[in-house]
Amino acid sequence: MPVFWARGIVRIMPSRSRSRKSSSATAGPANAEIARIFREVAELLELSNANPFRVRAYVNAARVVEESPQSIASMARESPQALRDLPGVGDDLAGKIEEIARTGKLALLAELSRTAPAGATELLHVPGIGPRRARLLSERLGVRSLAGLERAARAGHVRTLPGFGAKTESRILAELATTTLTERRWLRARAAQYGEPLVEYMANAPGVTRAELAGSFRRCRETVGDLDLLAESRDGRAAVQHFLDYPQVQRVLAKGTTRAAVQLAGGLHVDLRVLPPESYGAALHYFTGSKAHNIAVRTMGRARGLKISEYGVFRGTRRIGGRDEREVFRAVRLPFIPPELREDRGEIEAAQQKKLPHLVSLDDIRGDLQSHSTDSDGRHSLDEMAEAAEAMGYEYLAITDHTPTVRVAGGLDRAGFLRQMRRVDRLNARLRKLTVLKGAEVDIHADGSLDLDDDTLARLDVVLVSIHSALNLPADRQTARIVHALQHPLVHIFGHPTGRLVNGRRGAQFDLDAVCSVAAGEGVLMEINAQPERLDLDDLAARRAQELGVTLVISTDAHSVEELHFMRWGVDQARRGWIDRANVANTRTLRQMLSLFGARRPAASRRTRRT
DNA sequence: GCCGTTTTCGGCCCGACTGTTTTCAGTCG
Repeated sequence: MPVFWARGIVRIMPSRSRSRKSSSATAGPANAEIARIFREVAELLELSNANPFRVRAYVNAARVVEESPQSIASMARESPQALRDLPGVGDDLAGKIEEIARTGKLALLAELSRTAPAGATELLHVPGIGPRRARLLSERLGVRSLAGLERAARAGHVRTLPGFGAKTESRILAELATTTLTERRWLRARAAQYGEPLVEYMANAPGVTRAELAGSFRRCRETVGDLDLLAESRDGRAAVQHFLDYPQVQRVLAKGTTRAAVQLAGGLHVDLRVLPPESYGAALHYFTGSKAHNIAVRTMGRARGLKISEYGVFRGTRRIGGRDEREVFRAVRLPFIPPELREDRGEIEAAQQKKLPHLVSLDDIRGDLQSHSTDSDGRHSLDEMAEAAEAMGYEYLAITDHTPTVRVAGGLDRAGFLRQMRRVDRLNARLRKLTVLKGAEVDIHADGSLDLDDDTLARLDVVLVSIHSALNLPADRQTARIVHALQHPLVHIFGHPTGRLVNGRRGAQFDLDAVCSVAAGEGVLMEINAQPERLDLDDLAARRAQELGVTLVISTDAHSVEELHFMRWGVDQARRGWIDRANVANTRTLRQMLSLFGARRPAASRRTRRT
């Protein structure tokens, strides 16, 4: 059996991985650690005025390594030649990966750290300071840290440097005073609360015929750094002015005749671009990104003698497309690629081979398989939850209250579940369209045993298991714990598998491939939890699970009727994970779904079905 | 440092805004 390594499942904030401990001597450095080293090399190279394309090579390689589902360190040991097949990795970088895998360190990084001014890379994170200015600050003023930068700016030294002035100096002070330097990214669902009303406002602006969010928001990344807003209009000036007049605008960062940037009350940054109809599609494609995807598409265009920009697709000076995104793709002989896939993670190759997935969509969803009621830690009653789900047009809703060990959630014991089941029977007799499924979210103990007796489990329609404690077990023990639970014959679903929190905690470390293989073999579904701060599995893990034959389920884990609408965030995450609607259990009808469960446990499929 | 539908060398996506400049470099996305 190959050595598995729990990939850095949480990758939200690369800067945090600095503090990560390298876990196991045999497994070697995590992909995230190799990526961190490459990023640090890239920044130091930038500071030392290196060839920008060399810098880019390191940044690209960092991304490729970080996103790989396999352990790059294991690959370096077992089949070093395979490293050269990674896109953007040649002989040199492959050698550097081997060095890191072997020693945990990179000599080049140590050398660059000696010659480059220590701490000066911090300066690169200040908006408005790039490599050249960071170098000037460091060489001429001896600035080596953000604190040093602030002192120099306050003393009026910064403005004396060539290329700097009083305005730049005060802007630097303003940037240092804001919280943006912490690089905190916004939960996408949170950013939506600011962005979606703004889109509405812009769509109603005079002269504006369309408005929508592009960027990482449109690609459905779980977090966004800022919002990119696109407006279609022939009068850029008027649209920009309308934007600047938005009541929530707190600070204007930049403004021109076709674009502007602001900070909203609350701190979120929004960039606006205004384009005429003939360019709108090209601009939407361009500002949706990702950067890596755009470079790939533009490079394909170049090879065909085309120039692709946000204004359109051009042959010479003649515009041959750009009104909608399809024209951009058509210019490079590609079918439409959904925004969620545009990360340069193989979507272009898949499109060329006509192997893009039929991504699951919100309309495909027929029910929800994890929710809570006031019987444990929910805020609405069983009846209220069921009625809300019925009003949403669902065929089924599983109520999956907690088990006793999860004390903070007021978990139910056997007697509690038996009482709840009788109430579900009465409720189902009354409901017209919806079927409530009897369920439980059963805590997995640290030893892999379950927090509810088998007889009670056998009476439930939906047994969902999850981990709530001992999230920091060593990867091998965590893997064994989970595998043991999934092999229990009465288990249907593995809920929020890693227990991670976006921007919060990284979640349990375990051998994802091993767990997925067991789930696929046992017929246990794995969840994509739709809570905006969970989104667990994440996109890459979900994609890997699908590759390994796991059937997924998208559940809201709703603790109130409002949260039943979180389904959209889970579907978006699934789409980023390339999840095909055929591989999502809750796109199926109640009958199909129960037979899926029944394949694992025949008796259960007959229990709830009404006559 | 990578890579090949012009290429194993010579390219590498493209344009707007700002501030400091007198025509443009730096930065950003």
